[in-house]
Amino acid sequence: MDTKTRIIEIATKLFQQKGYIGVGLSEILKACNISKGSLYHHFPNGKEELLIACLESLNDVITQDIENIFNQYPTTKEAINAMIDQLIVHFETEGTIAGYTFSSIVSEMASLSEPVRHACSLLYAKMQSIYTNKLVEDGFSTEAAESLALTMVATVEGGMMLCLTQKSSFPLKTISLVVPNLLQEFQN
Amino acid sequence: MDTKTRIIEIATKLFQQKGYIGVGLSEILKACNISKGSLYHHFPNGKEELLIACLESLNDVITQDIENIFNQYPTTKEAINAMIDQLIVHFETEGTIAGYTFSSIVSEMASLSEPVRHACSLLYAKMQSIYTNKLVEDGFSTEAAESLALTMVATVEGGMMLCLTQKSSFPLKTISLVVPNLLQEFQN
DNA sequence: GTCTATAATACGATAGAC
DNA sequence: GTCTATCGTATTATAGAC
Repeated sequence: MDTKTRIIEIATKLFQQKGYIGVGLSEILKACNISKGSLYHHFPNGKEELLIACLESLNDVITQDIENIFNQYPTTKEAINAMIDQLIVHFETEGTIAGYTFSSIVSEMASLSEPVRHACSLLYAKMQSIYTNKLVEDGFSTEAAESLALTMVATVEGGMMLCLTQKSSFPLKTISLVVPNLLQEFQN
Repeated sequence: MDTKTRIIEIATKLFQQKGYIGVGLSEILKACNISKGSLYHHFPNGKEELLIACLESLNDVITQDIENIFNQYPTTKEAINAMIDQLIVHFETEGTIAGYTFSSIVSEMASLSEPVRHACSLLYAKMQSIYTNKLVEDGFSTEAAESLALTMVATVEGGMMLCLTQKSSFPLKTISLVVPNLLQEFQN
């Protein structure tokens, strides 16, 4: 694997775990086992350019990963439960939820850097669109599907926050039981 | 107002806006118009002690504020809509959602500082308990009330994140329309 | 209780050798 | 393409005068 790709992969994980300001360049260099000069060769505009590259790479990963799950299950209800289950397993084995959440980056950077805010916005939109498409397949109206998809993205994101805070997967487990009821209500 | 209280009030706002690592001591000193010596007199253990004091103070503010709203409306459905409306107004006038969200602090600090994680956990628990009590008043079973309250806290928190990312209050507006349906379903 | 001065360190970024 | 050395400037924290 080439250096640039390796930097992006490692930095993505670090940014998700500790946020943008929380990760120093030195930490990234150490984790990648490269020097400062090498990093600035691949990312001339430094740390912010690297972050945006990470968010764009994350967009591809999330798209593939979530779409894989959503293709395996016939209904949105089953698919989202499978997705939450995967988040729970990841949280219980790794202790963190790197992979789908980047809320710390949003909170820190949304008001500071417009390019970063935009990249985050695309990520949320991507997840939401996968949910929406599946819900339309399920027979929901486009309008209902979009509202529900947005709400589910918000609920899962907030649920991960609660898991992190409580050091427990209980919040996401509860949410995976409650969310199907939300879909049920709309279907009636 | 005494200095210590003023430091806590100003620092709380800054921490909520930019996160813990995002706010330097110097920025806090400038905003409070005090010197470094004064701050370390009131908080001998420095920045982290100040953050925890802020989170504890926030606990009181949120409790009062949310309970006020919840006492004004007969049902949880109306109360939570009023609460979300208040968040939307705040977001549209101030551009940020300082007051109820501290997700950046959670993301940054949950794995780094156990005292901070615990203080954040108490805050979420407080909000959840207010929701739960109201839902029980509404006639929900304790178990259903707790699950729904947790889900609503997560959904609102995630919704604020989406508003921040999209620079729009649309996500919370959508959520305030969807959430009542969730309560409806459980009530049946 | 508040101040200034200082310490020690970490930050992101740049220059230039190889 | 990768390296080391260096530059300013941030950071948190401490010591001691008033």
